[in-house]
Amino acid sequence: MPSTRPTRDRATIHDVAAHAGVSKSLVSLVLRDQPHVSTARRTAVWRAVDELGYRPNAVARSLASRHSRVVGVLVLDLHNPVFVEILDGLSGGPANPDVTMLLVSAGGDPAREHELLLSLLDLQADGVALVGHRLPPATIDKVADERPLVVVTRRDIRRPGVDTVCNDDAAGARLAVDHLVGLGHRRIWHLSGGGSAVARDRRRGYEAAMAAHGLADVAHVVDAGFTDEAGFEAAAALISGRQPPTAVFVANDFSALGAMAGLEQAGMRVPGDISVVGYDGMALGAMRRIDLTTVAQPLPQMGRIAAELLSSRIQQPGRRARNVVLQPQLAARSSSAGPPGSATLVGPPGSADAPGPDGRG
Amino acid sequence: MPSTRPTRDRATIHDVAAHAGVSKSLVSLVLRDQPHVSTARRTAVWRAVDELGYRPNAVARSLASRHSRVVGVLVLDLHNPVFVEILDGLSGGPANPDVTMLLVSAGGDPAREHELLLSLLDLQADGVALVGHRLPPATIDKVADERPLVVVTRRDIRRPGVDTVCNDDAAGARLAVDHLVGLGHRRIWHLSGGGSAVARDRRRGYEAAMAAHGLADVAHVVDAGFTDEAGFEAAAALISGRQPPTAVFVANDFSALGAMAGLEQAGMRVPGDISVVGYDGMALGAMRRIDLTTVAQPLPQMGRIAAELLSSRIQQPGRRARNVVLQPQLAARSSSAGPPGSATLVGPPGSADAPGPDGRG
DNA sequence: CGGGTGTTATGGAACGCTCCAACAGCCGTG
DNA sequence: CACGGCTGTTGGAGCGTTCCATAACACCCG
Repeated sequence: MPSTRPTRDRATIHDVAAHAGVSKSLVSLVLRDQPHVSTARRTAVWRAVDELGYRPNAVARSLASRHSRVVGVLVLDLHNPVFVEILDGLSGGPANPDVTMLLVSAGGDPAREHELLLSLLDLQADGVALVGHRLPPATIDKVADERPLVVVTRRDIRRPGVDTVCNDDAAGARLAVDHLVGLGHRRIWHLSGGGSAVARDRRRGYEAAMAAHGLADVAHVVDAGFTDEAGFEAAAALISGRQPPTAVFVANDFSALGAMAGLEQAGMRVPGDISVVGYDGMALGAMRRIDLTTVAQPLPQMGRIAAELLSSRIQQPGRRARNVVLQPQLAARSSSAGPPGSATLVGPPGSADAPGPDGRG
Repeated sequence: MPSTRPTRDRATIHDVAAHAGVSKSLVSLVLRDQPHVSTARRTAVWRAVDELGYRPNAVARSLASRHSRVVGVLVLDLHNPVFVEILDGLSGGPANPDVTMLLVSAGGDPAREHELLLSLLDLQADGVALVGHRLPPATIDKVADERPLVVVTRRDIRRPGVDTVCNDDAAGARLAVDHLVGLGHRRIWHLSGGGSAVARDRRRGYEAAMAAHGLADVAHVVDAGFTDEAGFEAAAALISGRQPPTAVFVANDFSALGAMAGLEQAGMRVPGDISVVGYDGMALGAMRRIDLTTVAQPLPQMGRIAAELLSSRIQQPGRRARNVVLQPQLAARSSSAGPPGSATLVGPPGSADAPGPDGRG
């Protein structure tokens, strides 16, 4: 609690009213651009506003009007560029220009995540977007019961009041496996993303795809996680066995980055000794130095759709939930090639480099 | 504006009071953990709170108490990992556990930056932190006049009411040039960061260091910017001339990443044909695949100090401004080596890999 | 026993806005 | 000319809290 009062006090609507010689109600009408105000008064009020440097107190406005023109965004991990690219779409769009996006990030701590979500509600945010998260469905329900809510990324949430945007993880995993099989690989392993819903979907997609190719017996999953460190550490498990894989499908790009680092640290060459395919399509992966083959999601588009869903639900809280599922796309780059000893050491001609839609290069 | 009222109404302090059979004032006392309340009533109130699932309305609380327990953070660009690492320090610390950090990001648009800053004030944030920004000093002054303000990154801001945290850019630039000269380079160019204050300091530091080594005549500055794209595009200018440099000191890591990509795209090898040194010490640069020599700032520490300065100024708004300047440190990695044709193709033994303090590896 | 001192509890006035009911004018119309 | 229907303006009652002044009560002391 401040021991002293903050430096200078702002002008209030009363000051403006007095200065313009009108009632505070009239000032309020002008500020909110309401009709039935004479031009003379209108200009007088605006002049007073300018002269006093008046800015409305958003807190008081929010309390009185019962909406805040603020939407809260809870984001799992700002270190992962994927989430940042989703945020681009969320806030960049021309969707409501006069609502402010407030970001909070828990930095991976689930308890803090829950707490921050509640404080977003306490602050009377008009709506909340969850960008990558691990909250239990019960929490999701409770929040959605009270405020418009959109969930980006998680496909398992299907509830009456909750809109969702995500990609088809199973189909994406299938793309990755198809790509590697097409290059001639058979011993294709999976570095999983852990226990989250998304990780589970990708893992199951991998298993299904392997089975579809008659490779169920060589399928193998190594537990990792969605961070670069997790990928780095899991790399060791890829090369320690007697029958190491010739390719690995990693649960996400960020962790694939770590895995590549770990593999190269251990003396393996990518893709010479082992191919790596990621998932997400983060812009960073397209960098020459990295050039990671990946299953690209249309990240900014997902953000944009989320923003639209949210503002539409703020307009009409009662409407039926929409669940948007987008199709991912394979972006073949140089981290994947034929298995060691095979003829094809570069990607097949058919698989052009397809960056994610709206990708930043 | 919502056409319908949000789904369910929250319990208010009145409801709690009625449910517990006490006055709302008493409930307020209990919630704020004030003394002079009997244990019996205290437990009764807490029970009512639990049973009704009551949570105080932060907006009403803020209006009445004249402080919000919220601090706003304006961050220049979430794509640049440097800022995210500063944020880690800002919010991760154990500094006031019950204040919420609200992030806003302008995504590089200066007009939006200004607007978002104002809305942070409108929302009655108790304090504001600026993490990388390009606001004119006049704006800084106006904000600081009204609310506690701390500026991270910019050194040119020295004003009575404004605390700052930054590193010594001139010294850092000197470290970079010394390192390259030590490796045997003479034709060392600089990819500048544009017109910002930080960019200017680094550029001048470069020029001074070159002059100190008697290399003023071969010093050359190419205008780029602080983004990866800017670095990528500027790479062309490095190799188009008749006397291309053997080393380049890039204004920041993010742009150095782009420059490396551009150079390699044009067929140059790093460090074989040209050495690259960045500035910032972002964790990503330590990745094997990238392994960028850089001038490392203690990023999370800077964030932590900023948080402390801010909360201290919220306690006592009148106190004298503090300007903390931290010393950067060279992290020599494999993007720099001796010039083409020289004997030393690896870094000199003295320059051990020194990651930024608190670095994530 | 009167009058401090201290603890516990309460009503009500803010906080800075929005929004509704009310009203004064003014017009046209039956 | 009474009347309804517009336009333009205002006071005041909220919104859900905090916080101050005050009161009721117990207790101790001279």
